[in-house]
Amino acid sequence: MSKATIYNVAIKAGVSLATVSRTLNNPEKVKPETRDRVLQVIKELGYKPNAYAKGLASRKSTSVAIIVPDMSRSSVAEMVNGIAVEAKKYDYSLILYVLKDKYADETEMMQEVVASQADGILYMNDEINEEQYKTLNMIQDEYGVPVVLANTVYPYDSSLTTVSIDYYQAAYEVTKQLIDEGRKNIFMLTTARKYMVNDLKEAGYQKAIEEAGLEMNIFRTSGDITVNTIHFNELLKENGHLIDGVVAVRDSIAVSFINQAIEKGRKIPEDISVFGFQNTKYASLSRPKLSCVDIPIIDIGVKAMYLLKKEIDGLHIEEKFNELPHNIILRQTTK
Amino acid sequence: MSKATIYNVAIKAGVSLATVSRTLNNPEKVKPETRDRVLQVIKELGYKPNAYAKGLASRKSTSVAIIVPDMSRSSVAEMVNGIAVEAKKYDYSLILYVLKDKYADETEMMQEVVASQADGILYMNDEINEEQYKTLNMIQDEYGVPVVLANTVYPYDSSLTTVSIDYYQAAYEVTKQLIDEGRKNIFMLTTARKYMVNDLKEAGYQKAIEEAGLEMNIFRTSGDITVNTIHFNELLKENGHLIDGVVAVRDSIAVSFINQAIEKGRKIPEDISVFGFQNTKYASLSRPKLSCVDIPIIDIGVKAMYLLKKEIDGLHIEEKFNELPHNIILRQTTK
DNA sequence: CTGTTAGCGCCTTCAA
DNA sequence: TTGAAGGCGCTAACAG
Repeated sequence: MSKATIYNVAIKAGVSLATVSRTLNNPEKVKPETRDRVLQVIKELGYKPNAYAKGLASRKSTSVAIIVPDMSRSSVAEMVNGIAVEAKKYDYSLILYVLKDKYADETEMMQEVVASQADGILYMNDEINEEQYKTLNMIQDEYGVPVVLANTVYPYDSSLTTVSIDYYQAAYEVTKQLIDEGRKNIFMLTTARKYMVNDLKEAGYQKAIEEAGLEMNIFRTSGDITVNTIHFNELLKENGHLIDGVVAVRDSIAVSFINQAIEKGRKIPEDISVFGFQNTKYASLSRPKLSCVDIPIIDIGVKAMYLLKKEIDGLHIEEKFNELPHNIILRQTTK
Repeated sequence: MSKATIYNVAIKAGVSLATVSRTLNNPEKVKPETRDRVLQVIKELGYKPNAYAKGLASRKSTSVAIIVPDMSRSSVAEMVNGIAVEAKKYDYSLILYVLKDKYADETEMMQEVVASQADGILYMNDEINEEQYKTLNMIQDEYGVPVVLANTVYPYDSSLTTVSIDYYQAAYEVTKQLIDEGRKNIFMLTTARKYMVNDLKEAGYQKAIEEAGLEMNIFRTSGDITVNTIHFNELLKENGHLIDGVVAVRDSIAVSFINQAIEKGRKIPEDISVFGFQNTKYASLSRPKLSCVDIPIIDIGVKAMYLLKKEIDGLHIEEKFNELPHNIILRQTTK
């Protein structure tokens, strides 16, 4: 049962290969009877068009490249789930690129993506910088391959379609909430300054803090649990008596902090109120259960793929910058 | 700067396109000087061979299909990370298929995979059944596309190369450990009976229990936290006073159980010892910290991809069934 | 509505 | 060591 080609089908159905091609791609252009006959033969032979020949001839691949930083982050994984669901609707296949310490030169990787003939690119990388943004822009303009940023924002430019939530506003809201609880020493637990999205959260936090005339406290640590555990221990030793509110840029960071705080005898939320970001399983599995910003990450994936498909089809996209609504989930780490 | 073709390179370098093709695929067959010249032009033009044309002409795609059940499970995501790292070494691209409630007919999806011209298939699906296994076998035999099962085992047949750990033995070991602690009423918390891997864990649990002359208690629930929380509540209400040991098939299930047990006033590990499976972030973030079986999931991904590459290259694989070593991690939920 | 005919960009004998 | 030429399987005008 070696693979049947369009040629085999044509012969067996007594038509030319053009007709076979048509019944597959423009069925309305072929007479119903012949169409049915061809379809019948296709079924008998188990014929599936060779994706490569098709892509070469049509200069379209019905595949999109999806570029992510690291699968193990649950926000990334969930988003990919959403993308996959939507891509399936259009019969698009997904070519996956995982950035994680593998591509010294990201520009080169982009070239690879272009060579892969993907019809479009879904880019998710919260470490995006100017060079990468420019490269993406270049690919879109020069090569005509549409790019959509998913859960990734680059605040200094807005020529690329992006789907995200309003992280600035979300951070502002939760910080405000802590202030309204009467918290005076609110810390933001964040990562090294290279994650754009986290910069946005910091800005939102800052706005709320300044409005209330409080003092800003930005504490940078790692996403790695063993590392941030040590950092939090030190932080709590030095400032343990001061901190009464925390906004963490990720759920897992929030939970890790809570664990250390409790170990140091602090009561959550009596002594310290804590907010996380994302609403992952960590949030519901932690004790006390974590209050957090709920990010519709699957929807972000779905919408990003949806918009990419529109761009691939040459349709006009009304809004370059798409913000999905977020939710504040109050559980047990806040009052 | 539209895409450069091999033809452009040939002209600019003053050679034929055959020579360009050779310097890329069989560099040793071209004189160093011309090779360098060609390479130089390639660089200048930013030329990347069109993957589709290449695939069509060579009947190889340098891409592998990777089939997974659901990205949001952290074991799956981690494994994909491992696969990506290894695939990068061979310059293979990854075509991702997510099964999650999307393919009514999996056989049809396999056809899609074949049509995609993937050189090989990495299959991960712990719900694998006879039909799926047969389809995979057929694809490997009829179409000559190698298949490797990653972290999924099908105990009733062994014609497909598989990479996993010895789940049976691991479950046996942790159950034994609980028995050695003096536990008498050890429950296994597992899922609906469709996950092969979990069947293996049950068997290992059973062996240890029977050896010790104890009573088996298999409790089936869902992986969904809100669902299993309810189940665990009922379980603890009915048997709360009996249970003194637990082996859960996933970390998240273990943590969810622990949370409910503590809420019911049970002390962990004094009253109940608990083991999880996988060693995910959930295990280190939970309080008390979860003891569990550490599964080298990234290595499984790496090795699966490694073996697949060997098969693609037509190399002989000594061992069809590859078991990587696991570890028992003792933390705070066991004595 | 259907068939003929060029390619799509690259690899790979076969000669030179 | 190199070039010429014929496909790989399919799409897309262009005729008919």
